[in-house]
Amino acid sequence: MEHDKDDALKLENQLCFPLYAAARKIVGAYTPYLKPLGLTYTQYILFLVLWERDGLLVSEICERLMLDSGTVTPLLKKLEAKGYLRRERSESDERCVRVVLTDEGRAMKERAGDIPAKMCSCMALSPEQAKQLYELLYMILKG
Amino acid sequence: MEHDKDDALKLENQLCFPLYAAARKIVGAYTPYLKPLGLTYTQYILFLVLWERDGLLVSEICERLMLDSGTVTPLLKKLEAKGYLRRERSESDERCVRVVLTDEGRAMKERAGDIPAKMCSCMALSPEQAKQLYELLYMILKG
DNA sequence: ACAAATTAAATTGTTTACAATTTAATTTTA
DNA sequence: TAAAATTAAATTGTAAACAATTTAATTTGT
Repeated sequence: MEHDKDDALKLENQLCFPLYAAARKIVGAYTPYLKPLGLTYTQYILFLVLWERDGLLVSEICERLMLDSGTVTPLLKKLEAKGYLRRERSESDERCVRVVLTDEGRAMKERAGDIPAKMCSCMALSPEQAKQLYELLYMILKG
Repeated sequence: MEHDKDDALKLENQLCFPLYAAARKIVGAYTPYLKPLGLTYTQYILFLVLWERDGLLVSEICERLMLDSGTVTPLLKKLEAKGYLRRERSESDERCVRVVLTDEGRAMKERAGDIPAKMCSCMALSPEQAKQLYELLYMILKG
């Protein structure tokens, strides 16, 4: 194999790998804060979406979280079983399901209010670096 | 809830989310190149490690990939079953397992040689931006 | 109007991840 | 040196992710 191809296959020359590993690390860093609330990371970001705007369709949740219904539907069912939300079939279009928070679901927001600040403080980046990273990541997501 | 806490809980103000979503997007972007080789992304990066240095211990693979044995052991068993590697218990310390590529495992490297270049070209970042991102991600991984 | 195409969720099946535990081997230490 | 502690892998159980398919409802095109 040519030298350049050989180099290109080294783990340290991949961009995908630190992205993949850093994502797992950050998601894992949420666990100590989420576990006391009985939430997983995916459930947490689902709550973020619903706290921001209640009554979204499943498809709108999927779009915002960039996840498909095969991932989101079981999550919603679990949170519904725990009493945090209700899934209501739309009357105008029976294909659609609207997701509505219960009082318990809204109350969870208060309990989670400190998490972003705690996570920020455990991240080894300055605010400028965080902003830079944020913008580069959204370039990937949009491009 | 105070305004600042409310804002901090918005999805668009999270750094974790674009990290998590971009990682999934990039991993997914490998699929069309890996599927013809019968590999998943995780299997691919495991190969990257072994192509770089053959005969590593399971623990060394786990360290390099930042994954635990619960993830890596089943991966290794699958690749062993496909004939790409052998798992050999160390004679000097029977707790350790050494992972050795077969001819088929080494041959896979030739078939994967073009993947890094193809992935690079489908990424919406300039080389400078990629370098910046790379460095920020490793700050997270090391910090 | 009505068959064909499209759409929204849900379902099925496979592959990660990871926490927690277990097993077996080795090292430490009392 | 024998018990205790540590270590390396493997195992078990749970929760994502996602491709591919299915089901049911709606929309389109003729």
